Amino acid sequence: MPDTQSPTRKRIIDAATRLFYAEGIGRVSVDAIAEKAGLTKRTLYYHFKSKDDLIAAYLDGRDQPNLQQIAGWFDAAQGGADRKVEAIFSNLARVARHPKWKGCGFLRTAAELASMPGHPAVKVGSRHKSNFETWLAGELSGHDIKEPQALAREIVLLIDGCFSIMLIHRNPDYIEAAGRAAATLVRARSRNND
Amino acid sequence: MPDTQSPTRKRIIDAATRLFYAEGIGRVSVDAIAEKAGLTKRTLYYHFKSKDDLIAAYLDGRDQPNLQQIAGWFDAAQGGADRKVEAIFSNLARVARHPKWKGCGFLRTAAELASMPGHPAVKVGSRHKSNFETWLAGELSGHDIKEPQALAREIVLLIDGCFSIMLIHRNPDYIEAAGRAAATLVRARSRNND
DNA sequence: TTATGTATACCGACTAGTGAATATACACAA
DNA sequence: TTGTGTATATTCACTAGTCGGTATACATAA
Repeated sequence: MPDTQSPTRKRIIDAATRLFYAEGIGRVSVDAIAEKAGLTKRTLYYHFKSKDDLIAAYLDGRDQPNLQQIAGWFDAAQGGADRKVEAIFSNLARVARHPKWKGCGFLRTAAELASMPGHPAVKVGSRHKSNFETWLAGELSGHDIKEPQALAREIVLLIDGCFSIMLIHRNPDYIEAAGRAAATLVRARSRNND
Repeated sequence: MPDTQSPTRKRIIDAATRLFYAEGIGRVSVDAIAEKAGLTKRTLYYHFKSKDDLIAAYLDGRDQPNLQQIAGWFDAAQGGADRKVEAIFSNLARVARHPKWKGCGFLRTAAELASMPGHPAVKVGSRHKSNFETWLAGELSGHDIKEPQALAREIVLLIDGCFSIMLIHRNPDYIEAAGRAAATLVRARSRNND
């Protein structure tokens, strides 16, 4: 049984992460990942039992980094909950301008695997999105919001709407619009707005 | 030059539509489409110069049907703008329960083609989404809304957020939540709510 | 000896796209 | 009416390459 902490395994996931995110899981071959990682395909298959497993490992490795990036933006923003939520969107608009930005890897993978709803990678994505929603609800509950869980879900919908529509229009104006909508929803549920 | 109105061409697009939507563009081979259409691959390549062209034709054929389905839901709903908008979401939740439902073909195609932003199919998708946003803004402007275009964009973001997140969680509750959020945004911009 | 890790070489199935031939239909001239 | 030319539409057989995955062998270390 291969060592799940091995540096070789990590090298493979790093290579897979860069290629899968840049090109999409269907357009990247196992050969290409092995070459990028500087080893042979047979070695890759020693550490992962299938490409599907590797896809799930790729997303699993993005769970915490992605979550903590957004948490960092939220924490750093000044002001009330509406301003902190809006900061998520303005930072998103900033990074989305980078030419290498290709949307949300979790959503893109789920879109590619739409015909395989039980795929392990989709489950990893589902867990990640739930983690994020739960984290956001927790943050909002400290800001005098009436129904923090319902609000968190609405904001998540706007964030994922941004990710998707940006891949079609490539126009960051949509992210700004989503940020304003999110702020409106926050204020609609703020206690001091009664 | 092939006839762009030919019934054979239509048969090919019909077959492509069913397969591409069910499996995703990357998982469907040109051979499979030809077989489904009941002709040979060489004939398919007489009518379309490449698979990429066929993908664009598939989405182009979905523009009006998709738009008119949602317009039908909107028109049939009773009540003010908030109720009509909410009707879009409740109908969406209904059809999303069907086992063959696989999200929005435009968004899924854009996700698969994220590494090729100038792909003709992405342009067709962009035009479709703009058409929808424009139609919705027009409808809203007849309902005493302050900034119908800005509101239409916010609702579009919620709709596309539903499409995406549904592929991850497969839980229609998210669509209901989006509907309530949309209704909140509508009321926030209604003149009679000042 | 046994477990872990890596390499070369290969498999059968599938991929998008093409070359060459042919079937069909209609126009026009003898 | 018959023969010929031409554009459209279709088929069979094929190319050159890629796909995920594996059989076999070898090295190193406990």
